[in-house]
Amino acid sequence: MKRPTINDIAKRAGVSIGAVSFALNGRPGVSLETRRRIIAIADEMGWRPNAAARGLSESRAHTVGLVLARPADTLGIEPFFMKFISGLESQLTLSRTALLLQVVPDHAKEIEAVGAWWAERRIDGLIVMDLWSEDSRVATLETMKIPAVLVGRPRPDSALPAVWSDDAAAVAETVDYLVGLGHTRIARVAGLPALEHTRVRGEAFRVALARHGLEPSAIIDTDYTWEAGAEATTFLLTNRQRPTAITFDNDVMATAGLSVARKLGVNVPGELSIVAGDDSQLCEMVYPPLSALSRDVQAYGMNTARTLLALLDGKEPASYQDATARLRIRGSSVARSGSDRPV
Amino acid sequence: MKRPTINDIAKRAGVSIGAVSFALNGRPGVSLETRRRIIAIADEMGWRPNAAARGLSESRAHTVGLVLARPADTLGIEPFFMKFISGLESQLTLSRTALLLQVVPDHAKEIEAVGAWWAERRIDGLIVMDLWSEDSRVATLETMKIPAVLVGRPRPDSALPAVWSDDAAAVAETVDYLVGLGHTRIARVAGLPALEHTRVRGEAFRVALARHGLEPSAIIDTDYTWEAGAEATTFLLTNRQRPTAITFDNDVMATAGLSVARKLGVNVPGELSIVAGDDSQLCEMVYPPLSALSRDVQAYGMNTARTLLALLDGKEPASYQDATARLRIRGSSVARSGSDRPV
DNA sequence: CTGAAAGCGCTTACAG
DNA sequence: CTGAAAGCGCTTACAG
Repeated sequence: MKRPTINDIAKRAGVSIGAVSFALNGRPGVSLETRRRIIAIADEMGWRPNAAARGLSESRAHTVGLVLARPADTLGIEPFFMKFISGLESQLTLSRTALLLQVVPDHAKEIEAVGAWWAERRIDGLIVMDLWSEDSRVATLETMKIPAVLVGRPRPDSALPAVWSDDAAAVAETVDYLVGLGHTRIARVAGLPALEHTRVRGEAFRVALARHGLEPSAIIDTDYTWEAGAEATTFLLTNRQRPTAITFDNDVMATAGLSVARKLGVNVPGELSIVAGDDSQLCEMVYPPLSALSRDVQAYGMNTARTLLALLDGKEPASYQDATARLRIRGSSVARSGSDRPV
Repeated sequence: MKRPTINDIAKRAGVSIGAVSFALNGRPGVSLETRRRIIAIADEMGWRPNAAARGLSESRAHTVGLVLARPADTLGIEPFFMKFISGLESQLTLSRTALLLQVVPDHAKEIEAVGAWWAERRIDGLIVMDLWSEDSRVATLETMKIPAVLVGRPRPDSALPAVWSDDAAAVAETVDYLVGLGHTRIARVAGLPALEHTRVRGEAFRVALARHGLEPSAIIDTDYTWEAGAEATTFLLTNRQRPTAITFDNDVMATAGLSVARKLGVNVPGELSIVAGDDSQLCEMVYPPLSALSRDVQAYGMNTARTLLALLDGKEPASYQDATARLRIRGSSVARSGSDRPV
C-alpha cells in the first residue's frame, strides 16, 4: 500500500535513481530502450512524483495562489468567481499545477496570506483580482518579487503582466446603443469607486456620451449590493429630471433597479431602459429579462492561467488582452418613446 | 533577498539546526533561554518553514483538497460554495493548513484528480461534497485510504466521518407549517434524484404529510436549474388539481416557480404558496420575497474543516451534526383561502 | 551513455 | 540539555 518512489522503480529496472529521474523527465542521458522500460515500470506501479520532494529540489511548488479579498457576506450570488476559477483550473491542470485558494476580508489580510504562502514556498506565483486604482498590493508584490498576474488593466507603474479586456469599449457600445434608441438622459449606477475597473468604466461613460454631445444624467457610486442598487435607483427615479435609461455595473444591482422601478410604477422598458454591466443567469430570471454586457468568464480564467504559467516558465512578462464584452440585448431596453424623442 | 532557513538561524544563534527545529516546534530539549533567543531570531528574519521540506520529512502536506464535480455551466448563482469554502478556510488557516481546489465535470474525473493529488502527496485529506445515494467515491476513497470527510449524512456502509444536518426535520417543519396554514395539496419540486440529500428530503416529505393524513400532490425530479424549475411549475399549475403550495429544493427553482406563476396569472401567495429549500439573497430579491429554509453555510464549512482536521490529527473518526435549517417565513407563503379550507 | 553523490530544508531518533 | 547525523524523495551537476 506504500506509494512507490523512484527508488523502487530503480530497483525493479536495475538502474540508478538518477537514470530513473532522467527517463521520467524526458532528459537525455538514458538509452531509448532503458527509458521505455523505466516508464513502463513507473506506469505499472502507479508512480507519481512526490510533490514535496520535487518541490524541495527544484525550488518550485508547481502551485499557484489565488486570494479573494472581500467580506464573506459579499460572496454573493455572482457566478463570476466560480466560473473564473473553473477556467483557471482547466489550464493549470494541463500543466500539473495546483491552485491554492484563500478568502480574506481585506487587502492587508491578503498580503499577509500571500506572504505566508510565499515564505513557506507553497506557491510559485499569484493571481491578483479586484485591482484598485491605488492598490498597495502591486508595489508590495513587486518588492517581494512574487511572480504575479493582474486580472485587470496593465499598470503604467508596474511590470507585472495583466490580463484584461477593453471595458471602455464595452461601455461605449452600451452608450452608443442607448443613444441610438433615442435616450438622452442616461444614468450610471457604478460599482465600488476604489476599483480601477469602475474608474475606467466611469470615464468611458462620460467620453462616450460627450461624443454624442450629451452629459451623464447622473453617476452614483455603490458597493455592488442589491441594497445599494435599489437605493440608487430610488434616488434616480424620484428625482425631478429622471433618466430614461440606467446602466448598472453588475447584474445584482440591475435586478434591484428593475424591482424598484416596478414598485414605483415606472414601466420597464416602456419608461425606463436598463442595461446590466455583468451578464449572468440572473439577467434571464427576471421579467423583462435584462440586456447586459456579456463575456466568456471561463475563457478569461483560462487566459489568466496561461499568462501566469508563461511567466513562471521564464518567458518575458506579457500582458494579454481578452475579448471585449459584447452587449446582449434582451427585453429591458427599447427605443425611447417620450416627448423629447428625436424624430 | 533569499528566504532564511533554519541553517541561517542556527548560525546566528550559534546552535545546531536540531536545536532550532526543537525550539521552533515547541518540543523539549532546549533551554528556555535558548528557545526564546531562537524564536526571536526567527521572527526577526521573517522565517517560515519551507512547506516542501517539512512535508517531505513529516510525510504531511498540511494541505487538504476539495473537488467540485459539476459541469462548469452549472456553477451558477448559488452562493453556497463560496460561503462554504470561506468557512472551511477560516478554520484551516488557523491550523496552518492550505486548501487545494479543483473543479471537474463528473465523479470519474474527481477520483482521477484526487488520486493524482494523493499519489503526489499534495494532500493529507479530502472534503467530499454532493454525495449520491449510490456513490462510488466512498468505497474508492476508503480503498485508497484517503482520510476524508463527507459533507452529508453519515453512511451506514462507511467509516468516514460526516458533517450533516437534519434535512428530514427541516422538511417536516416546512410541511407542518404549510399544513398549519390550511394547505392540503402540497407539491415538491425536488433536486437531482441521484443525490442522497434529495432522497432524504423526498422521504421526509412523504412521511411528514402522512402524519397529517395527506399525500404529496406531486413530486417532480429536476436538475436544480431555472429551466427545470420553470417546467415543473408549469406542469403543476396547468394540471387539473393544481397544488396550493409548492416546495422547491433550491432558491433558483423557487424563483423560477414564482416567475411562471406570475406568467400564468396565478397569484403568489394568494393562490399559491412557495417555500424554497435553500435560502440566499435571491429569495429576498424577488417579489414577494420567498419563504425559505435557512442555515449558516459558513458555520457548516467551519465545522467540516474542524472535523477533517481532527481526523488528520489522529482522533477517532467522529461525525458531526450541524444545526438544522430553520424556516424563514417571508411573503411567498400565507394561509390557504380556497373553498376547501378547513373551518 | 551511465553511476555514485551531493543537495534542497526540514524532522527526529540517537549518542553524548 | 545539546550536537552530529540520518533520512524524507526527488533533481542535477559531476566523474567515469
